[in-house]
Amino acid sequence: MPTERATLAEELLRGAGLRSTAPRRAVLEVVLGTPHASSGDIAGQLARAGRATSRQSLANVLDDLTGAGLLRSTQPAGSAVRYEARVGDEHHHLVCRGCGTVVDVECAHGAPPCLLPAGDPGFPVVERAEITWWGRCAECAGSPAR
Amino acid sequence: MPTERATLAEELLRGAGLRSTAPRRAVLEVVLGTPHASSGDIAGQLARAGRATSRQSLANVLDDLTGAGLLRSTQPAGSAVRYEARVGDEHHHLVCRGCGTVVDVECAHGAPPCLLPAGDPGFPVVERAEITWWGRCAECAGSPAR
DNA sequence: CGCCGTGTTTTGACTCCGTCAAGAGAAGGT
DNA sequence: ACCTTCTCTTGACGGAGTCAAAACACGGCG
Repeated sequence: MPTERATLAEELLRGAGLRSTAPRRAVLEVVLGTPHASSGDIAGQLARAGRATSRQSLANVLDDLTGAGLLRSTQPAGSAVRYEARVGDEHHHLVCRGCGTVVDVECAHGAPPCLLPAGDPGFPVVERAEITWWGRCAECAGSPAR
Repeated sequence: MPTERATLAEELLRGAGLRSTAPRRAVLEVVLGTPHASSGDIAGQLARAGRATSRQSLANVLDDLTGAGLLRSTQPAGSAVRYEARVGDEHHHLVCRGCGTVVDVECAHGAPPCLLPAGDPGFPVVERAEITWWGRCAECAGSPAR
């Protein structure tokens, strides 16, 4: 299965017009396998797999992949930026206040901005709505607040 | 007007059961006058007014005021935490991608979570929905992206 | 086949924001 | 007036992101 993901990563990169380099493939494979990973999570996985990269490279790669539309980023309040490879739709996120786990939530509308502000927004351009729900996952439903 | 805001701050603090101290009044006055200010913004204003406080004190005060329900915090992706004194409703925010300006958007529903995830959320508890719209303010409607 | 230019990665230093820990100081009750 | 408790300050630290510049690798061209 690493092979499957490896060739998938390769194809995705070429399809986006990016050079298929080792760090890019490695990062993309990690995000494909671990949605909502932070840059720290990714660095950890890469290091454990013997494919460590510098912080700066990781940042470059994540920027490149995001810019090319292969990744999407999201940043729940209080958290580092998280990356996911699910880019084909306008889904949203539900975050656990206890452990920080993020799960995807289908968007009821589909097309951005997917929801319009009530009343006059005050800005001439409104491109996108981002909805974050906060709650508690099954494991954290017992008390301790964050 | 500083006087008005000063006595208002005093009343708010006492009403919330907090001691009315100089740093708390000062911070509250700044946030009353500058909604969506970051801790850095607040520190700057305090310093310019000759009422500088340490970073730690500022953090303490902001935590206390937020915990007492006098302030609400929000953190648009890529920004520092921002504070506002509008705590009576469940409004949302519209953020300019160019300059970071934040404006309030009325909530069409009113009561939290104000919007429910479509389909099975996956968590047993969903307390709150937070909606952030991204766009461009009048001044930034000309090109440069962020 | 080998050179060269562009795109990619690495290194190292730095900033910003937030937090931990512990001591100094002020407020209010008895 | 004293003492307990809350509040504020100081100083050190860590995580996450960024800037700048040097090293490297790929791929086209001569």
